Amino acid sequence: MSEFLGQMKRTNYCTEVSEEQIGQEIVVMGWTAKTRNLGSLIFIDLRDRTGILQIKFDENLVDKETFAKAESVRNEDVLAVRGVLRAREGAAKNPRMKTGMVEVVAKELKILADADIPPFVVENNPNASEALRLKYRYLELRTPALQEKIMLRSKVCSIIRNFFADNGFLEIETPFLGRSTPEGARDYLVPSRVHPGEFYALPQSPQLYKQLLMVSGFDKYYQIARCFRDEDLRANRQPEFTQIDMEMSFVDDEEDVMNVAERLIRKVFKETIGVEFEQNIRRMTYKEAMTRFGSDKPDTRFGLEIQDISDLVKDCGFGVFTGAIAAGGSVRLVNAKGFSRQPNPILSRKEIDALGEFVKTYKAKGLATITVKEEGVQSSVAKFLSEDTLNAILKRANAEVGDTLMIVADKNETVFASLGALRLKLAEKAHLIDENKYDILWITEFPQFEYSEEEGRLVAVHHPFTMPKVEDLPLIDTDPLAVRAKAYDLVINGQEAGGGSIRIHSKEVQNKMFETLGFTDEKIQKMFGWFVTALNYGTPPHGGLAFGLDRLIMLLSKTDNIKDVIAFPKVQNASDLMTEAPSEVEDKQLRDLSIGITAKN
RNA sequence: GGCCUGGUAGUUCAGCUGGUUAGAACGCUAGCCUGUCACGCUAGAGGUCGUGGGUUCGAUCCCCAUCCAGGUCGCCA
Repeated sequence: MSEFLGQMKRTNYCTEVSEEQIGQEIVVMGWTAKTRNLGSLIFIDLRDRTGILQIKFDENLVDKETFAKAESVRNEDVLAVRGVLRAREGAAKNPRMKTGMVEVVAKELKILADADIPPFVVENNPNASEALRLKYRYLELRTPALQEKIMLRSKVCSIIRNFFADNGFLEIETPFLGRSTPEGARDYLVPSRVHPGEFYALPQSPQLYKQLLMVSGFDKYYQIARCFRDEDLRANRQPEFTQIDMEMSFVDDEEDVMNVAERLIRKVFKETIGVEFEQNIRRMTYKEAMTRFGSDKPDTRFGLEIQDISDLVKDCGFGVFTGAIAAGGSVRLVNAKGFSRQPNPILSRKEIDALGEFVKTYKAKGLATITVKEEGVQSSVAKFLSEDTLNAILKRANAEVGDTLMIVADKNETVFASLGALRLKLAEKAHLIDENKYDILWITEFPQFEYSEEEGRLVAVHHPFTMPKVEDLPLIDTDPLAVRAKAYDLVINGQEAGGGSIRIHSKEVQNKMFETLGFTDEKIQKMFGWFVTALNYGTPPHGGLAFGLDRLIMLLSKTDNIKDVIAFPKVQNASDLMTEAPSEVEDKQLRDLSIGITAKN
């Protein structure tokens, strides 16, 4: 039965007890983490969000009724305890606990709420599947490991707000209920009751609104903004997520925005986990990142760089290689240095063969390997190559005994995707990544356009309002794929932590962009006429950036799972296992919205 | 939408290419215990083997379908 607090007031958090309080009476409240009943002596570990404090009930020091009540306490019961803080003596000390030198000798106990037996024991790394933990998320959130991450997130938000306020940025909210934009990710739609058959869309990002705020003259804006994308989930992707969104006016040099972003990130890392980044975070062009690491978000904490051998094999006579090159692609390799060193190779033959299947998931047709052994090379492709060619490849790759060269020949996109993924896989297998290291860099000079096979036209890599490099403007007509954008991504440990761009403020350039993307005036009007109209009324040069808050917290707390940093996350099929959302709704609600359900898949 | 992995006590798992009573640990219940902190000791309860169908004398085990969960490719301007 639940008891009421009455006159009891909490005096201390469980772990926030000081030496000076020893001998004094205190009142603590929290959840029962563990009970240990020794007969006429009962220990209860009491937990709140600061940690655990041991409570002692001694049969000789407390009245019978209270002792009996203490005997009835079960895990996760909510308790209020009044007692005297005592120093522990001798062997009773527990140096493994933050509060292991003290304990509370209880005088009074109230069981504020008794708890049902939890479906899993509430402790760090609960022995339960993720599905079960998410169904009872409120219990998992009681674990110190998760509480730490959620509290870290709160701290980061507070640092961000202070930083922006100190730097003259205004926090301005933008709508959740907006207009659907058919480009980009799928929208979450919200039906309108007042306008039957019409829908709002939840924002994929506040992008257009924040640009309008620049048109309005707010000059420096930020927002910690929730964004929604109706796409499939990943270990680091949720359907709703949070961006640290900022935009500033009267800048047209990328460095001006990057500088602000850098100062913010430096402050966040320093004030939360004490990590200080070098004064000048290095820049790497998109082209260099792709060529060396096969990714626009390279993990540069380890080597295994990609090398181009197209020039060495272009006339080698081996059709797989020459064909790929003739079709405009390339032949590149990663030297898995020492992976086949005998007698204890990092990867067995079988494991190396399995990597062939691995690269196929990235559309590569296969993986050619050359292993250098004492007695010579072992290779599936050596017989197609002349000795000179083979030697040239080994030399290019700086191959030594014990190395395995892993080669992909295909169109560049596929070569980079597969080898980029392969080097991450190899690093993981060989434990090449120092988990305590933070590696941060900017990727710059992204291409403005890319060719979409699906649409059969050029599309914007970033979005159609991204400003191209001024010196590349003449290329728009002659070689659009060579046009570089004033766009930049901040990459930390191979994760895209944030990205942004300078936006187009010139009508002429904007029209040129639309023209190049093949947008007719009609289409422009229909898709974002309201936005283009606004740009015509006096738009200052502006640019901005958005960080992924969830991914930042993941980096700070060293987790690979985005669910660890969100209080109530969703699972792979975008449902919430706790509330069982989404759910069917009552017919009346559907009628109000003029919605009829025609079919279910 | 494709591919891969998993689903057996409250929980995490084991279960021999098919056989008589489906096990372990933790948790839970009861009893004993004054220095535990993964307390200890004794006893006990607890199972539609995800669901539906098939093969078989017989299915937790093999096959098919389906549902659920995880990872991943596509997708994420």
